[in-house]
Amino acid sequence: MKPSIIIADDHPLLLRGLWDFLLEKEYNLLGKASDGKEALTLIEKHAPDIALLDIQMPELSGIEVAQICKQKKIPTRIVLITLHKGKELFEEASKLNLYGYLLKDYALEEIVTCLEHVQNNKQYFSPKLNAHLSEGTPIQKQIQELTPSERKILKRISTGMTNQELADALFLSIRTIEKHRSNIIQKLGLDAKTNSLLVWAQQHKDEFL
Amino acid sequence: MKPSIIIADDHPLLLRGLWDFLLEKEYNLLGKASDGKEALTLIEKHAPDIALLDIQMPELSGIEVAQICKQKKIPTRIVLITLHKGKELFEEASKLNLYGYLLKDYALEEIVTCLEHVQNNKQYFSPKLNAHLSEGTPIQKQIQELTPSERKILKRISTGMTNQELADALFLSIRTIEKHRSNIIQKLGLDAKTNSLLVWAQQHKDEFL
DNA sequence: ACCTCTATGGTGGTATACTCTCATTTATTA
DNA sequence: TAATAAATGAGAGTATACCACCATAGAGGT
Repeated sequence: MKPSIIIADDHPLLLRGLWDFLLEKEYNLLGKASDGKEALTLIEKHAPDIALLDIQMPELSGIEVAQICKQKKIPTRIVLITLHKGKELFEEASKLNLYGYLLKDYALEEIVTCLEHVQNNKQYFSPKLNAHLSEGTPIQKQIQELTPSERKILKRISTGMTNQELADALFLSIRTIEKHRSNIIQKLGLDAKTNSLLVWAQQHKDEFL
Repeated sequence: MKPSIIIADDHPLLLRGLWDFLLEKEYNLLGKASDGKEALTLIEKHAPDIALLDIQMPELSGIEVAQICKQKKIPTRIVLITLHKGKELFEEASKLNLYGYLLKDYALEEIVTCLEHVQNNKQYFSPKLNAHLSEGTPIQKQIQELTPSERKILKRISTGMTNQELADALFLSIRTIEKHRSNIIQKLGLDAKTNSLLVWAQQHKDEFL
């Protein structure tokens, strides 16, 4: 017995591709939406077994829809699809009761595999994504070696905050900020060049923001 | 009489969505490819009226395929599709004999409109894209107001080069670099905060790199 | 000829980033 | 109980970014 499904994506072509594909595979399609709000309405109305949601959508993102569903204790199992391999999602997955995470550029058959997993109450994440996450980028390893305070400061540095602004915002001495900054530079093995940390932080902000 | 078409996209879902859609509109589909190399082979083999190519593909990008087609004087008319609204493409369009430029997230009917234009030997660019390009982003306007030297320096700043490195690389005095830098900051209306230019340059590097 | 823009570069000064050394407190762990 | 890591912070100093003011030289337009 095929599970009932609703899908949502703001790219008309992708939405259509997904729809046609699932139709061909004879899934029980209950509806499609082109933004997060519509998707939520569909979920509440039809209570499908599975919702296949794009992450980046107008009105509500796929993640926000997942949050609301968890809040309202809707039993629909959420699978997110995206073009870009984010990473913070992995951590959120457990918090949001996500059942799957797919990358759009992977084989179509992977979608089927994912849906079968979810139907059997198992989570499914794109293998490449999994590999990417479990071992982590060399850069992410380095970030993991930073202390919590150092990571907090690093995030703010990447937004362009100065040491003085950081000190004011965190109620710390500018000396402390400078100390942390120095430690971060050393742990990351950056050049002893002025602003090398700022440059690094902005170039790798995807890895920790 | 509907024109003959080949399509290429590395995202299976998009490729399928496009294929199904054009099939429904009863276009004369000669083939589909999932990378630039395949696309080129298809074009050379079938000599279609129109080729609908994604820009970001493995092996060869849509732009590279267009370049080769121009070189080989293949009469196939190229239409590019992309998810991201690049800007330099517009300038290249004329050089490469491009016939169209579509954004994937626009209405499906726009594809039909575009194909009709191309069939009638007219160029077609996504209206929003056109607006986006002819007037340019406010940011791009500002960049246009910079002098050539200033833009050259701005590009290098965005890679993290210091004033001293810039001076050495360009055989100029560090004073000159500082002067340009100061002028850039003023023209862009940035804060008088240290490193505000570095932050800006890195955040907007897509606009000029 | 005059004027403006652009590129070039110097003096001098302030603010910020970063380093080295030293020290205190707290929490965790051996 | 002793040792270690993390967070906090000070003093002193160097390098870099940025500013104000000033000056010269060439290109292009009126």
